[in-house]
Order: sequence, then C-alpha cells, then structure tokens
Amino acid sequence: MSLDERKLDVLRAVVEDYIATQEPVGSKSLVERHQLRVSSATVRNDMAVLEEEGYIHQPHTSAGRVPTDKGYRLFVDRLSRVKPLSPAERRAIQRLLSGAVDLDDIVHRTVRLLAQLTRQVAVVQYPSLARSTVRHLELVTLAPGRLMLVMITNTGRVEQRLVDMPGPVGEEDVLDLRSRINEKLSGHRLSDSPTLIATLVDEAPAQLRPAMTTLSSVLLETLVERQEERLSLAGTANLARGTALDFPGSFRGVLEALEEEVVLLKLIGEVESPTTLRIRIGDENEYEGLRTTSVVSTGYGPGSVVVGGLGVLGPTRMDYPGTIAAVRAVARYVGELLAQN
Amino acid sequence: MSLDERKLDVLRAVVEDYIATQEPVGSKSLVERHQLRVSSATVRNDMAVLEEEGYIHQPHTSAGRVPTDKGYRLFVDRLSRVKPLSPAERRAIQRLLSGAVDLDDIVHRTVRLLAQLTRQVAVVQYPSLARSTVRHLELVTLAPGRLMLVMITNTGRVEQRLVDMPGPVGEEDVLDLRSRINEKLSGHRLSDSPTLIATLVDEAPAQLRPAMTTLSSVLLETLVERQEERLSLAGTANLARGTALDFPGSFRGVLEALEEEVVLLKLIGEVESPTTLRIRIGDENEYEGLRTTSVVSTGYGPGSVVVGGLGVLGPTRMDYPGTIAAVRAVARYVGELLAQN
DNA sequence: CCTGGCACTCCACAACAACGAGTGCCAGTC
DNA sequence: GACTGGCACTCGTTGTTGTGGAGTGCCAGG
Repeated sequence: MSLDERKLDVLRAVVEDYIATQEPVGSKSLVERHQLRVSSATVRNDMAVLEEEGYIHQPHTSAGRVPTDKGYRLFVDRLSRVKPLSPAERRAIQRLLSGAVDLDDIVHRTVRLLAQLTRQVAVVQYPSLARSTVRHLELVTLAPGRLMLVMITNTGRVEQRLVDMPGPVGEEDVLDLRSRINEKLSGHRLSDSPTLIATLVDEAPAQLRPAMTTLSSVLLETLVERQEERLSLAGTANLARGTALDFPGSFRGVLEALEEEVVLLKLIGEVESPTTLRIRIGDENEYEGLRTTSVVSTGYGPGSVVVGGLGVLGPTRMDYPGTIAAVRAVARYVGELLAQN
Repeated sequence: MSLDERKLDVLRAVVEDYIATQEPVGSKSLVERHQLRVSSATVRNDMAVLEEEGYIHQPHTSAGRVPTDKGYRLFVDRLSRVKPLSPAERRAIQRLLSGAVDLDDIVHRTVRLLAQLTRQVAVVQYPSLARSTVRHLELVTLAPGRLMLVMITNTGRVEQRLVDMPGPVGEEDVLDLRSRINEKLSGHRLSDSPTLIATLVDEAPAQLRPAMTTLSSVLLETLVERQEERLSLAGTANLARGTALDFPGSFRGVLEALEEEVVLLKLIGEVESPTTLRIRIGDENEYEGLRTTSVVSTGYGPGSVVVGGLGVLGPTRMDYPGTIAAVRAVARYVGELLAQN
C-alpha cells in the first residue's frame, strides 16, 4: 500500500510537531497547528494507516503518536524542507573560522561552532593522514643516533616521531637522507607511499642503508600503517539538555560511545565525497550504544577531495533540516579554508 | 565545642556507610554495621551534636543523616584510613604505562587508567610548557620566507609553529639563526626565557636582525605568553553511573565544566609539589558548575619537579581513600616514566 | 554518661478516584 | 468512496488519602 500525498503531509506534521514539543502528538492538535484542511477524524484514519506501515508509533493506547526510526527516515529522505542558514549565521561561521591560526585552531573552532549551531554533540576528524599528501619531511638530530622525523602535510597537519637509529649519523648524512626521502615522497598521498618507501632503501648507497632501513620502517609502521586518526569533540553537555526520554535506557551508553574514538571515526570518517551527506537514524547505527541517536555527517576537504569527516550526533528527535544545513555549511567553509592554505 | 573520639568514629561511620550505600544512614543501622560499643540512642545524641556542628545533615525530619561538605572535609583530613592499592593494581599500572611509545601515548594511557581505577572522570594535563625546559629548537624551511619552528622539550612535548618571515631567508642564515636560538635557550625553562629571547635580537648581526625579530616575537607570543596548555579527559561516562541524586540540579553543569579547558586547568594545574595532594570538596570549588563534585588532584613530573597536574573528578560522595591512593600512585609512576626518558 | 522505652514525624508507597487527551469506529453527508 | 461529527472507550496522569515503617528527640532510670 502506498501513501498518498495527505498521509505524507500528516507524517511530516507529526515529525515536525514531535521535534518541536517532544511530546506524543494527537490528531486534534495536528489539525489545529497545520493547515491540513481535513477533520481530526480523517487525520486519525491516516495515522492508523501510518502506524500500520510502521512510520509512527503509539506509546500506549490513549496517547498520541511518535515517529519511529522508519518515520524519521522517510521524513529525511522525502519530506523535510530545506532550512537554509540565515545570512547572519553564515557570516558568523565565516568570521569565526577565518580567525584560525593553525590546524589545531581550525579544528577546535570548527567543532565548537558546529556544536553551538546545532546544539548537539559535534565531532570533527583531523585531516586523515592517509588522505593527505606529504608536503615536507624533516629530519632533526636530537642526539647522536637519535633523530626526530617531522612530517608536514598539505592540510597543515604535523606529525613527529622519535627515531632511535642503529648508530650515530653524521650531519651530512642526515641531509642526504632527508633530501632522498623528500624527493621520493613529496607531493604523494601517504596511502600511495608503501611502494615508494620500499624503493628508498634499495636506492640508498651502501653506507646509508642501515639508517634508511630504520627510517623507512618507522615511516611505514607509524605513519602509514598505524595512522593516528585524531578527532575533536564538543557539546557533550548538549546531551543533557533534553528530557530523560531522549535516551531511553542509557545515556551512559552514549557517553561511552563518545569515548571510543574508533566508533566515532567509523561514524564520521567513512565519507567519500564532500557533497555526500550521510544520515544514520537510531537503529541504523551499528554501534549498540548509539541506537537511540542519530548522526549526520559529511566529508570535508579542499575542493572536491575529502580529507576528513565531520558531523553531529543527537537524539533521534533532532531538528534534521537545521542540522543538515549546519553540517553542510560548516563542511563547505572548512573546505574553503583548507584550500586557501 | 570539640568532638570527642567517639563522635569522630560516628562521623567516620556515617561517611563510610553513605559512600557505600548512597542512602541516608540512621542510628540503628550504624550500630549494627560498626563496632561502636554503644547503643543507638547514644549514637543519636552524637549525631545530633554532629549535625549542630554542621558535619552531617538531615534531608527531612524522619530520615537518616548525610555528610555535608564540611563532614567530608573532616573525614578526609583526619578520619580516613589509607587504602593502599593492591599489588595487582600496582603491577597493572606499571605494565600499562611502561608500554607507552611517546608522550601522547603516555598521557592517553594515564588518563584512561586513572578513570578505570577510580571509576570517575580523570583529567591529565600535558606537561606544561612553562615548566618544561627546552631541549632543542629546529628551524625548517618550507618555502622561501616561510619557516617552521619546532620545539622539543625535556618532557617529550613537541610544539610547532608556522612563521611567515619578512623576506626570503637563505639556508645558511637559517642554520645560523637556529644555532643562535638553541645556544641561548637549550636547557632553560620556558618561563625564564623572555629575557633571554630579548637578547637574541640584540646580539644578532645586522643582516639577521629582521628575521630574528620575527622569530623571537613568535617564540614570545605563541610559546611563552599564549602557552597552549593541553589536557586529556576520560571516563565521562562514569558520571552517569550513580543515581540522579549525585548531581542535584544539573549534571549538565558538570558536563559543561568539563568542556571548559580553562576551568579544568585551574583545577588540576596549580599544584606546586608532586607530593602535595589537593582535594576540593563540593562548595570549595570556585567554579559554579562543580559545586556538587569533588576533585582530587596532584602534580606529577620527573623527580621532585612538577611539570603538570592530573586528577579525578566525581560526586562528593566518592570513595576518597581509594581515589587518593589511585591518584598518588598513578602520579608517581608517570613521574618515574618521564624521568626515564 | 549511657540506655531502654516511647511518642512523634514524615517520607515512601499503594490504593483509589477523577480527569482528560486521544483513540477507534460507525452512521450519516457530500 | 471519501470525509465528518459524534460517541463510547482506553489508559496514563494527577491528586487524594491512608498506612507502614524508619528514624528521630526526649525522658526517666541505671
């Protein structure tokens, strides 16, 4: 059975009212607050059908209806109207972000901004190493036989690793090693580098072999394989804003999920294109503790490249149109900002 | 009026029972669970005195007693018995921490460990820049006129800053600048460096003046004055473990406080000696949102130097002896670990 | 100074009633 | 056939009332 136009209108109205009031919505208040041009009895019939189809749900016999995850899904996919940000909001985003001085600052500002705009929990992934390209690699002698490897990426991210060399390395050798590595890796994506790194050792002259072997294994192990994906979180306090009903069962589970970086990374870090917006509603989330939440996420990056993800997490009854608009806009501005540097 | 020995025993018993059961404790159950060697009537009289003195409080006429902040304070200062960690726990701490590969890893492991041991929210401050000494400074040319300044401290912390120079700088000049800066600052505390930095410009030869001026102002502004104190947080989910009674009013206020780095830094970052343990109970906290919590914090660092703070935050009815032992032990092991590097 | 005893307080909990929002269904209307 | 008004019904919410019991304060006696 397909749903006709009016039933969809009713569903939309139910979702909107429930999001606004956070209380089960009845047929009577529906016809009062929306121009449905039919009586409450008709709406009741429609609601009965919607319930049968699984879009809304009745907590108990004599209560109003609440959207189900399936209902939110339909709402998001087909019913929600875009709710563009106000010019003031856009200006605020631009102003705030443009004041950033370095990558840490950018990420920090972004995550707080997003939390504030949406009044939800915001998550921003640092530009992923795998998706960045190497801009420059530096070798610094700390002590004889002890080097520091500093890598700077095109996204402004800087990583450093201490390297214990097999033996002391002379300063001219350090320079040589450095230029060899730079020549090979500069401009390349880190994810493409394993094969390149392999050739580094082969091409090195005999006396640099041991040193280069150590360096390349560090590069491979700590920068390519065990990539440290970092992220930043803000707005946790927003979770406690709603009523206890928002997270039936545990709230605590949600907090626990927020502490698991792996979970969050999976949640926001798997987007392929910056224009794709991903929305997971309630049960659609794989992670147990997040079954009562919804996640709106997208990728960001300079131009059409994605270097990381960002998103927002909140109760399933969140304001989807507003959240979507905010996430989109913030991602776009961050992308532009990264492109500038 | 001073409290005699038995009244103190009663207070201790009240605190211990309340912490264990989380329910107001009455005179009868007290004599049952502790060897007080007096009757419940006597205990009642003692309790009346304790209440008059402000150490315990009665939620309502016919209820048991609950410790006040003042009561906890007395308990902590004079009544609590040390509760040493089990050998197993000590071994676990040592094992876990010794696996750390770099500073980030140390801090990360420490904060999670602390949260797990105490079942509270744990906070660890990264070694403070002001309290660290400079081990090495490096200058890297990214592009003509654009340098990166990398600073490595004795605690393993690495900071980098992009510097836009007034004009292109030749490679030999970069080396010269680097050695001048290193010579002047290496081994010195960052907090002592402003005067040293000032002399850098004066002593530089004329052609290096402009470059050195820029560098020293960056050093001064971003590393000395606007020191980025970083911290790491874990165990937020533990806040949701207790009953709703734990944080009368708002829980949300606590979450908000946890997002304010400044507040947290003030809380755990002001310790002078690593042996000093600081405990703030309820109202003793300056920050509004933390008036329902207690904070146990201490400094840590290699040897007797303090380079940062760490601590634990939880409801006022937390297990003080256990928490104190855990915080002390973890701080000590972290200190030893830092001393090794 | 301590104790047993006793009257008193008052919260927690259960039982109960009244209310009303909301529903489903049906007969009637367009 | 689709919509509407009307009506009986359900059931959670709210308020009232009553009772049990944990806990207290106080007093008289050892």
